[in-house]
Amino acid sequence: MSENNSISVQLNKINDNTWEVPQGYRPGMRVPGRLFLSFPLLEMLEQGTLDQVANVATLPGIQKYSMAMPDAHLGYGFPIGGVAAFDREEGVISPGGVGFDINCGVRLIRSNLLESDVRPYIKDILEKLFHAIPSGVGSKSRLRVNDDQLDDIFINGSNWAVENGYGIPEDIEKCESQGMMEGALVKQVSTKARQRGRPQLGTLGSGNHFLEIQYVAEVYDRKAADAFGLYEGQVTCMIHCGSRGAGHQICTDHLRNLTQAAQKYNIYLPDKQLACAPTDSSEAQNYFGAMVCAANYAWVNRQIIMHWARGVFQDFFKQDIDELGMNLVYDVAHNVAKLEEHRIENKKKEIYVHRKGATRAFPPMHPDIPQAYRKVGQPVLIPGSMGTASYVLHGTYDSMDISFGSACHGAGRVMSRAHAKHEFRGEQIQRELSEKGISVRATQPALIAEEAPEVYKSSSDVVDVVHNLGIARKVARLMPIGVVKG
DNA sequence: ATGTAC
Repeated sequence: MSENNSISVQLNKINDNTWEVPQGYRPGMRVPGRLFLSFPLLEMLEQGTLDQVANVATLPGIQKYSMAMPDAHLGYGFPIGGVAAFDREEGVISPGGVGFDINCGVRLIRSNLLESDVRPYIKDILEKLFHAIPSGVGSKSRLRVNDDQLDDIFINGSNWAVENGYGIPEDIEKCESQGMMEGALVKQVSTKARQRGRPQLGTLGSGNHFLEIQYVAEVYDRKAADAFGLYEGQVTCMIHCGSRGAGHQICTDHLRNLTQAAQKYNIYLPDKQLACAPTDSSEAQNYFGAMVCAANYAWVNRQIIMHWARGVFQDFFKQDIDELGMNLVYDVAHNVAKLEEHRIENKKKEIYVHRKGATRAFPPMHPDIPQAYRKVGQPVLIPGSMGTASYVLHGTYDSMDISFGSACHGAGRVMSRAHAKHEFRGEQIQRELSEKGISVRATQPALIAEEAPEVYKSSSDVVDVVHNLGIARKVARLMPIGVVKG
């Protein structure tokens, strides 16, 4: 018997895609855990990820169950691919439940171009995008903002971007939270976080972040695709990045405070990385206010990148923005905590939903989704790994009952970066992708090796789990033509 | 993910 078979015997099977971590799995669990996985994906789950789901279940005020999505893997304290909701009065807020890259997220832009318009020129277009949008570790922007502008960005998010010429008012409507969360506390952002953030607006970063030119390969749900403005053969552009050094520094700074706070408020932590504080404490609220600053910064970052990408297409095709039809379909956050109203045991309740590597998937008619999408539900954007399909889904009523209105966020890594670098050569991977009709422009070959398709789970397997569970339903599959990587 | 270690 393989080591991984031991995973399933520790769990109760609820249905083909739901496994319960019993409350007795580990002392101090206040609720059970729930893993949303098919059996083959469950067999790939690390024991450590299961333990993290159980650890999160010990935190005060946790609601219903500690959850892991099908792409879950080991994270800082909380698993990546984790969802945990805490009572507004009796719960906690934890930076580990959000992650270091605050408001890492994805945006999808549609166009009036067809695959055949773009494919012949993809290398040239990628080169221009690569030069227009700085990428890589520590990359610096050509845009510089002063401290007052940075405050404006922290407080007003996407509104700042549009008011300053980076996009159009419609872009704001098509962002989760309209690209701006309320409650920014700029005084809770350290000088160091400001210094790191000031030169990085409009930069892609590194790792699994990317800008990808894709085409719609298949539509599964015509009605929803129509609402989102998507059709087969159409070219789309997907941007995946976050809050760069600013968010990272904000997380680091406040983790220190919350580690002390957990002791001060006598919160039992099975793992120090679960540092947290009661929701109404100054420590928790200060973190939350700083987290909002980083979230708003990330929306501005993606907005500026989109603006520059639009510029490249305008220059290249000699068309204006209306002719090109490069409209924002949607922008989702997948690393953030939000105060939301949910129905629990038939009562409306305010809870802090922590989604870390998980996407909000709100249902039709929800007031927090754009008017244009009210009949079909929120667009849920699931990027694949480099060279594999990405998916567009829509949110459902069931997601509100099953997962606090949440779904998965991506493919999920199965091999460490170090191992991948040892196993693969960047040039070789690049050649293989090229043979499949996918061009890659990256800062260095080693990065391509670290992000090889083989080091991730299959995005289609992961998406099938959320689709079959009904927490989000498939609308369209997008295939890459060209990728810009940091 | 990340000025890839304080």
